[in-house]
Amino acid sequence: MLLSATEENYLKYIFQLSEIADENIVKTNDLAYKLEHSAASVTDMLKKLSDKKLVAYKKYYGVSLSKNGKQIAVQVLRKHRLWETFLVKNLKFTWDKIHDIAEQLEHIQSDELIDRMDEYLGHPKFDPHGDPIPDKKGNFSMSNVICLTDAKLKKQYVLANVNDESTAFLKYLNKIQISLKDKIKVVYKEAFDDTMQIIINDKKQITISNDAAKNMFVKVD
Amino acid sequence: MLLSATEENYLKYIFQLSEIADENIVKTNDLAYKLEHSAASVTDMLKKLSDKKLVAYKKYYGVSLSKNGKQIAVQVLRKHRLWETFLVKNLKFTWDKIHDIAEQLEHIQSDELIDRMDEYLGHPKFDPHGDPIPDKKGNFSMSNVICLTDAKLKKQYVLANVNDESTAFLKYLNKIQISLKDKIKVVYKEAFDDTMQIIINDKKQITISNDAAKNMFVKVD
DNA sequence: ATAAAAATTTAAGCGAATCTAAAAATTATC
DNA sequence: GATAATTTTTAGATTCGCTTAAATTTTTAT
Ligand SMILES: [Mn+2]
Ligand SMILES: [Mn+2]
Ligand SMILES: [Mn+2]
Ligand SMILES: [Mn+2]
Repeated sequence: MLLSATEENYLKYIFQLSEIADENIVKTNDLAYKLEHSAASVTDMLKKLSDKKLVAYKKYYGVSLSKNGKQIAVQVLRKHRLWETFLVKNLKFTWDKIHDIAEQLEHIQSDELIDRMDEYLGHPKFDPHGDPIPDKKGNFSMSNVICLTDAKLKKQYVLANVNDESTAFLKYLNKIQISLKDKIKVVYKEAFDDTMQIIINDKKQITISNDAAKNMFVKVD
Repeated sequence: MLLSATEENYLKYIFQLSEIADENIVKTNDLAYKLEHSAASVTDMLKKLSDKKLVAYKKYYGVSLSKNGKQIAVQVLRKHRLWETFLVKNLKFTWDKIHDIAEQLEHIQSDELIDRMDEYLGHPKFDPHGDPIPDKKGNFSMSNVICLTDAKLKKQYVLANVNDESTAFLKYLNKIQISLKDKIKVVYKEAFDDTMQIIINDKKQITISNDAAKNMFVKVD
């Protein structure tokens, strides 16, 4: 069954929202917000995806992916992340410029293309933002990262993943010179607004907002 | 102005048909045949492209590209042929499997992507089918090839270009072991049905139909 | 020059993917 | 538990890209 780019995107975002939702149930409005569509449009599409057995949808309650729907969603993520890896590793794009292009490339229909790309890249396990790349079968490692907001004081971590791929956020990280795998130690957290003082690579000390920290995920060094 | 994939395809096919047409005027039915759409659909789209000043369209007469329309068409061809080159050179696809994938990839919207791809490939001048690749400005060399059907007897040529990128035709060439740059000499042409006896690389002699020869373009060795 | 054939356009309509506004169901508040 | 607020669905419309059938224009043949 061939799906439109629109349908693939719905499945992808349902998957992503379901991972942070209670019992994997995604609400209409949350999807609408993510997709930047009206709630009415979302309701329409959920009916359609339900007819195709890609989701389980219950009126006024929420939606979750079927086994088949989840598999498709994961394959779209695989394509997205492999393309992002190619753009950075081979075409020398910076990590803040790749997401929007990958949003287009992830819908190219060709199993052989993505298998050869995976091979060409040497079966990478993580994309340039630290997100895990599912393999051909859809398996991927859930990395044990924690949000920087939950990091212990004075403990050495490394930046493992960013949760916001917008050019604006990544350019900010570029500006303050933080990249994936850089060491991070939290030296102080302001009780009033959760602003943090962090030390990067044992050298530079800077202050970052809670909004920034929320999008940064670290693991112990 | 951002165009849909559909609009880009219309411009591309108008360009390709205009190159073999009287005074670059393309007829509605020829476009319909190429696009595998009804003539009525084509008429609709031509009005739309005319409103956008991408074509000059005169009812019952025909259509031709505006300067702007032609520029866009050539850039789509550039993308198509660069992607095909990447698929063969880097991902090791065979030349009979790439056209359909490039039909999708040619509509990815990102100037930076295609510029970097061009650079990555080393600014290739021809694609895997021997078609010229336009540069960033839209310039490309019109290679001086002739159709194999017009080749002189006993004269040495090399295969420079194929005019049919269908898997069926290219698989046939694979089977009879003819590739781009192979030497070809026509030893005999049957008057009845224009069937040809050709010698490949001074070795193998085979018989090919006029239909096959029509899609093969050669230049003097 | 007329009539037949072919090419092209117009008309009407459909499915996909979106929207806004109104209605209905659920959830929160008093 | 009634009422207000919020969420979600339904209803009705629009745009895009396509279709078939009918009408019109152009071309070809007699
Ligand atoms: Mn991304
Ligand atoms: Mn990513
Ligand atoms: Mn091609
Ligand atoms: Mn080609």
